[in-house]
Amino acid sequence: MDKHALFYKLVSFTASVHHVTHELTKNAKPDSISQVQYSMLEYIAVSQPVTPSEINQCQNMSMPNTSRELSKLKEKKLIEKITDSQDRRKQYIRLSHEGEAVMKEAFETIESRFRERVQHASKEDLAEIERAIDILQSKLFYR
Amino acid sequence: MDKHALFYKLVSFTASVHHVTHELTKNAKPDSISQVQYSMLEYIAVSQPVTPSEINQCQNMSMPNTSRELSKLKEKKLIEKITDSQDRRKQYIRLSHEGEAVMKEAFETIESRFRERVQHASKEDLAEIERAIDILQSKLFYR
DNA sequence: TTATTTAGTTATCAAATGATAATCAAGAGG
DNA sequence: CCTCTTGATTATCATTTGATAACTAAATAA
Repeated sequence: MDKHALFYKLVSFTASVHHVTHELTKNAKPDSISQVQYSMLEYIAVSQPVTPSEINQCQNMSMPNTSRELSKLKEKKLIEKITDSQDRRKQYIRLSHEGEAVMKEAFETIESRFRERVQHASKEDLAEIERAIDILQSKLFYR
Repeated sequence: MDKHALFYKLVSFTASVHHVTHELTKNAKPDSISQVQYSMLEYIAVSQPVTPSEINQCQNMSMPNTSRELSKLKEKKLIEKITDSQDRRKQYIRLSHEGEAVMKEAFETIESRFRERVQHASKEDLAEIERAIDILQSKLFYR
């Protein structure tokens, strides 16, 4: 298979990933937060503490919009901002207890749907899946 | 690795896929069409002819919004609507010549970025990537 | 023929998102 | 001290997106 054919396979694959991600995550977040806010929370959850700059880099959004959405998340008491004691321009963002709870619940919903999806997979299948993810993550979807 | 750990690996993986997809596709579409419109065009491009119902199923959008965005795409002369001769409620959507040209250019941009991304991959790496995609598509990201 | 269902449209609305300019405050370098 | 840069905020705006209700037209079932 040449690179051109592989590229088309990739296009179809990424469409599937997006589609299935949507299936797994739909309605997993509380209605009170928007999609973008949820993505930010997910990023914060796995990378905390993070700075607003890191969030806008990683989530491809502008600083003003990042700042606005973080304010909303803070109003909803889902995150906390801590000013860096060394460089007081910097802020560290963490989930609040409530934020942790919200994300825990969301992840549990998503995980249970994931388990349904792989319920018929054998131990060997799972090992293969894991290996495949490692390969793609390191050789194609590296950041 | 148990399913729980695999799930966390999946979360990180899908985030990478989204991120890299964004890298590959950013600015590939003309400014004159929105993100949603581009997604529709991409789906139409690979699946044509499609009906509006199929689009809204696949793209997770409502019929009214699908209809509205299709109208805009038609105004921009990127698609054509053909009424089914059997069942005149049905419409078949295809790319126009201009639509084909737009998508060809977009795909070329994206493909060239893809090639940059895998430029250091050996023949064996590429074969591994292909195999990994097949595994994930069939065992995890099936629709 | 008369419902009923299906496929799609139109109109309208609120909310989310993205972009820009102007601003502030803290650090860094001269 | 003064300037420049960095990290973040505020304000404002246009556009996109998502949701809903009301509707048309064609097919199907009763």
